[in-house]
Amino acid sequence: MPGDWIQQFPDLATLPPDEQQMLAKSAQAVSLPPQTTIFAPGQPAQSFMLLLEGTVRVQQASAGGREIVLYRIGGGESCIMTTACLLSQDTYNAEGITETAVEAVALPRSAFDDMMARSAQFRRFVFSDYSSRITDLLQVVEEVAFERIDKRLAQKLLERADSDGSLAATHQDLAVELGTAREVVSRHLKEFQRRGWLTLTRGQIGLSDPPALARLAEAD
Amino acid sequence: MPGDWIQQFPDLATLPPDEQQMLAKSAQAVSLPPQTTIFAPGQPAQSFMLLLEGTVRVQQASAGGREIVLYRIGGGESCIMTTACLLSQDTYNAEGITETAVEAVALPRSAFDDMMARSAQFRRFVFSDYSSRITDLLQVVEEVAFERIDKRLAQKLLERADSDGSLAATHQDLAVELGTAREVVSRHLKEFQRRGWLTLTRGQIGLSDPPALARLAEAD
DNA sequence: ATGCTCTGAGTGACTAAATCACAGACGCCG
DNA sequence: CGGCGTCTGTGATTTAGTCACTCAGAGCAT
Repeated sequence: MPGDWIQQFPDLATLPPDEQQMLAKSAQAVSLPPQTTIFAPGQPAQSFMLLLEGTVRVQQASAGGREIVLYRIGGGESCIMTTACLLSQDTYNAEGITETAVEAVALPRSAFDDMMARSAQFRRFVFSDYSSRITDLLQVVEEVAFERIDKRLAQKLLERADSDGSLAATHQDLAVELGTAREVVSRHLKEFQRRGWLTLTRGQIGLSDPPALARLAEAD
Repeated sequence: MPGDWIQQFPDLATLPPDEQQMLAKSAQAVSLPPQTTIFAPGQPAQSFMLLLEGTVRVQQASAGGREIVLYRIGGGESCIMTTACLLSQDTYNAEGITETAVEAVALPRSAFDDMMARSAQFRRFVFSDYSSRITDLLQVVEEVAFERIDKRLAQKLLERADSDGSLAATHQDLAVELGTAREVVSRHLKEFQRRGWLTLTRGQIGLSDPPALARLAEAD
């Protein structure tokens, strides 16, 4: 049923019925396969995207070929980067890529503008999302500028491991997460393995002592 | 005359007269001396600030005592960080400090909400400002994560020098600009001096070969 | 099964940056 | 003039990033 998706967004579910109907009418369902670029420098998308299922990774590439993951958005969040960077003419070079299959709804610019004009609650929703993204970026700046790689790596491993403590990721993948070089990640992982904190196999990491990693991740 | 200030904001100067009057009525003029903290973690300000004169530096501090300048805002810009981080509950640790005497107007939250509800053009103004700040943060991430210190230092020197090529700044000040350590800045400045690109005196730097610095600043 | 090829991982040597622990140097003020 | 606080210089060491490779494993293809 069209409009059911609205219930997945706590801040939208409490909109008055007429505003929910406006949303339901203008929104277009979108399905995207994994590894799809949803926005990139040079090709601005024109609509406001709301994610229902799946995750989108937003990352930035450097001239020298290195990359860094800025943040991820998941179900119940909106992707403001498209609209944001469309307004500011400065060149930026962030790109958004689906990590899993993604179900989303796209709100055309005109409908977005209408909702912004009409609903204070919708405006709060949008602003709160902008704010979360700014908070994410501040976090990235802080980590990149001030934190040690071993600590950040330990954090990422814990964050991205599944419930049985394993994660499928190449050293290169982790290097992109942290915005560093692959060799640096390899050497730290080697050291973690030497200490018995994890086991390494091609494309796969098994955490054998999460508490030890957590202690490093929490260290000053 | 109250409301004259609106003409300093190109995006607001073209608002219809009634909306300009709304703005003029609710806005409070504010004068701040240099080195005033206008926002900081733990004490959220409640109003939307529009700068008329002077500059505000927004920076982030780390646990280890290091700091990094994120961006500056000047006349004709608004300070969204206050409103932004008020909405997102996550703890952040950016602070805003006036660098010069600052003349600004403060729009109380209720008046801000009214303007957002009423005026599409005001919304565009606010969004465009948000977007510029996000662009600034992306720029910082890119530089911190991927660029060499000597290149970034050369950029900063050129950017912050006055028309006769001199700037008043301690090595520590420059270290905060770049988010690095004072010693690192000292050593690079020393090397620049050895190459005849600048002269160093206590608290003061004179650029003697801006083109050479520019070449380094532009290098891949 | 043997080899081919591609991607992922390991490593040594070197350069750059950050950290630690100082020592000097300058300007100001009593 | 002497003392004092801030600013700057420097060596030694650790951590991170770069370069140039080699090596290993997995999937295909004869």
